[in-house]
Amino acid sequence: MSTDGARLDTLDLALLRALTEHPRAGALELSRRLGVARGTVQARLQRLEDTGVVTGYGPDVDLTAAGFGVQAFVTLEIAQGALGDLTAELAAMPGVLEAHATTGSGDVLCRVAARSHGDLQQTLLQLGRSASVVRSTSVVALSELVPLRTLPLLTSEGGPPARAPGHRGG
Amino acid sequence: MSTDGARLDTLDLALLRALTEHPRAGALELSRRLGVARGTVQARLQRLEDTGVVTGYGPDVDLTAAGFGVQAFVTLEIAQGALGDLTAELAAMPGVLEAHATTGSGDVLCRVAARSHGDLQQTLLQLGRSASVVRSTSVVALSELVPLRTLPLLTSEGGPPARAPGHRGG
DNA sequence: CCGCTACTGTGCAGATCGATCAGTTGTGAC
DNA sequence: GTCACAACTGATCGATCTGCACAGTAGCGG
Repeated sequence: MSTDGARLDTLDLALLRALTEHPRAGALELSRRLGVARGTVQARLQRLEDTGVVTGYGPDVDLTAAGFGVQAFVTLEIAQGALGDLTAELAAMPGVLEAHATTGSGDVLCRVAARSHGDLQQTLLQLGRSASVVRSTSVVALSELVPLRTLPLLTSEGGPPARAPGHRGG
Repeated sequence: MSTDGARLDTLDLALLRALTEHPRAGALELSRRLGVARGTVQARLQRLEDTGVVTGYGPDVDLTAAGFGVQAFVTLEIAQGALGDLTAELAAMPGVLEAHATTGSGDVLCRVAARSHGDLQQTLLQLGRSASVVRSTSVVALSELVPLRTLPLLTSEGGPPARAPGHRGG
């Protein structure tokens, strides 16, 4: 297996962390916070975006606060060769937050959100009516134990030390 | 059920959409894009953050690009009353991206990521070793059918028309 | 030893930010 | 009908940040 992932060194990780904690901070503030030059922050950030590690900075919407307090995880068993059709169907349904093809005989796991249990059932029924779906099982999310996060994983390995420090001040 | 969610009108939705498509845009550029005054954008954005609808602007990290190309969904059946302990354990494991308590007799659904199948198995084994876990089932994600998104859901209802337009220029 | 790359610190012109003000308009209360 | 209120507009101000360029320093490999 080739290492397709761009290796993130300590500075990259620190940059991501700082950016997570202060999302609206500009390059100058980040550079101050990290103790490096502004140009370095800009270059690193540019590289992270170029390599596809950082795909965006979209606003994180709290669906509960927005009025969509009901979420569910649905496992779909789909008909042979219907993956393409189903993908299009899922993408067209606003209530479907995300969907993944998984191991198992044609299984798809998707996450669904709705404003109420009634609305959720509507979406679930619509899913079940699909010609591509053979069987479906759903569980309702009751509480969020661990909110979505990626930094702990990235940090866990303690990346390689930063590059040549170069001109060390003075 | 009370409508705890802050109602988002057309302008709020347009703002979120513009912000999603141009995440690094400042208030001025957003105002130009939406055709409203800069102060309005700032006020709306402030309100969205105050009401908790927008919780942050953290950088979206593509785990595959970062070298963590293996993801799995794990269903844990847990022992009675062990939810608290398990939550702490899950939070302490970097490989656990998120976790939700779900319907079913003490079930928890969590998403796990790893650098390779071997690493994934390590995490899975660690989960199984937990005293709080009675049984565990895991499916590996093969491909992402629908990437995570929230805007379609928010937009689907076509929020109420914007507020009093006020001074209409001229 | 030399070339390459990465980082540092600085400077400048232009753009943006945050705060504030008066003016206009729709809404709901009285 | 009239009034106060809330929301949006358009504008200004100083302070700050951005994008870009430059020369200098330090580690790495040939």
